[in-house]
Amino acid sequence: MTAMAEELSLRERKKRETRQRISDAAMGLFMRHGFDKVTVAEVARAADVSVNTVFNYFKTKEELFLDRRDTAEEFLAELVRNRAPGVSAVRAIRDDFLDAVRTRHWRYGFNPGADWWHQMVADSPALTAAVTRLHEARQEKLAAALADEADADPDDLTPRLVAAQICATLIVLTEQAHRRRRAGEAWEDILADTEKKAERAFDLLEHGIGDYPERVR
Amino acid sequence: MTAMAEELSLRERKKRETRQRISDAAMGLFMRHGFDKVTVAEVARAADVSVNTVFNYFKTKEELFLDRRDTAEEFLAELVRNRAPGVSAVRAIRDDFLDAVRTRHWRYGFNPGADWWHQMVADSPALTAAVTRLHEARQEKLAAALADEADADPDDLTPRLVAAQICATLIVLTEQAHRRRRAGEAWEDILADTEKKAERAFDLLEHGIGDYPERVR
DNA sequence: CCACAATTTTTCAGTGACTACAAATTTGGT
DNA sequence: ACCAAATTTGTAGTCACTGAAAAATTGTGG
Repeated sequence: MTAMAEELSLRERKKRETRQRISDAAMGLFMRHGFDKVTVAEVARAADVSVNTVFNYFKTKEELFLDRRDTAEEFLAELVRNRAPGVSAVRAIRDDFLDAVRTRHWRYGFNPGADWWHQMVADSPALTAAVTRLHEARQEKLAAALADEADADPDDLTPRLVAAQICATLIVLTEQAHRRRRAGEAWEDILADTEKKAERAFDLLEHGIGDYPERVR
Repeated sequence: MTAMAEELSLRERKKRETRQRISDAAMGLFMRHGFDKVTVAEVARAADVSVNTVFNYFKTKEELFLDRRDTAEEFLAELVRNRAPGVSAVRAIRDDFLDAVRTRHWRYGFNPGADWWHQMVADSPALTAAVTRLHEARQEKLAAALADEADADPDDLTPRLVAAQICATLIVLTEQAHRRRRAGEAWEDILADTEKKAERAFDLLEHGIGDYPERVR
């Protein structure tokens, strides 16, 4: 037993290498030809493994694409749990979102390289569905975190409702940005505008949609 | 030309018959064995047509299940367009929803027979994804209607945000009801409670989620 | 270093949704 | 009855994904 706790067995190392090789091969092909145009068999050949080995590491073809999921599920929940004392959940997320827009950070998909990723997702119904499931998972974790923080009854719908509305707002904001990007608008212009739009969106979230569209707000 | 305008040609009648026969056969099998356990080939055999004919009428297997889609896409949009003068969009939908809960109407899935339908959707990831797409379509139509009513700029996000929040609320409310149903609770109990929960949910929607969970509301 | 167990990979042989296309059938009109 | 158009069917295939047994690889104890 020469291996220390941190060292990995040969087996474990090989497994990671294989997984990485498959993921890399897949990403390369996806970037060149698009998700739907690449077959799992082609990925397998490029990674020099059998098709079954691919499915051994990735349950579905979509998982190959979402392997390095920029969409950490726990992300929003953590944000709420770690917020400064006296700060509301919406405020914490609001501030974080605006900061991400201003710094073009990837955590909400506002980095320059995120373009082709969203383009690819938009082009594939299968991927879109998979991403939607990720969003749902993210929303559920947020709801759980909110329920904890408010220490609400299990049958209190409020945390679920709040989580749903926060996530809905975030999705509308990011979707809008990427829709405009796909339409050819300049990233910088979009982001500058998104910053203003986000302020408005979070105000709406905090203060309610009231009697829209009866009264001009 | 003996046919009057209202009469359908033999061809048209046969097509409708065939479509109906396929849909009926599919539903019968789905109800007996579950969506995932039934193959399109079995549906075709039960309807006494070829597999290709099934796909001639229904683009996907999911469409077979959603044929009589209780989820009319224009529904919420129409509600907003036809609301009484002086009534806000949220109010119109709130009143309609509460009415539906009280009268156990199917339009939000609150009829006694809706149980197995939601059970079946919950059991099949493919169906869940398809229903999610329907919800998205419904949300977009609502957003369009709201944009019209408010006569907003095309780049004003407000109608989209309002639509997203309304739909998110409706989904949380209905999901909750059906989750409890699947857990075995009595339909009547759930509905009575949903009525109260809905009031709370729409208040939140109208007045904002504020600084939840800092302050007990 | 060898035998043996555990794990991983491959091979083989499916299933099932869905597609393209040509041939066969049915219907509409004359 | 005949022709053209629409509908249905058969044939053959692609692709994601599954199951199970054989084959290769790695860990382990002697």
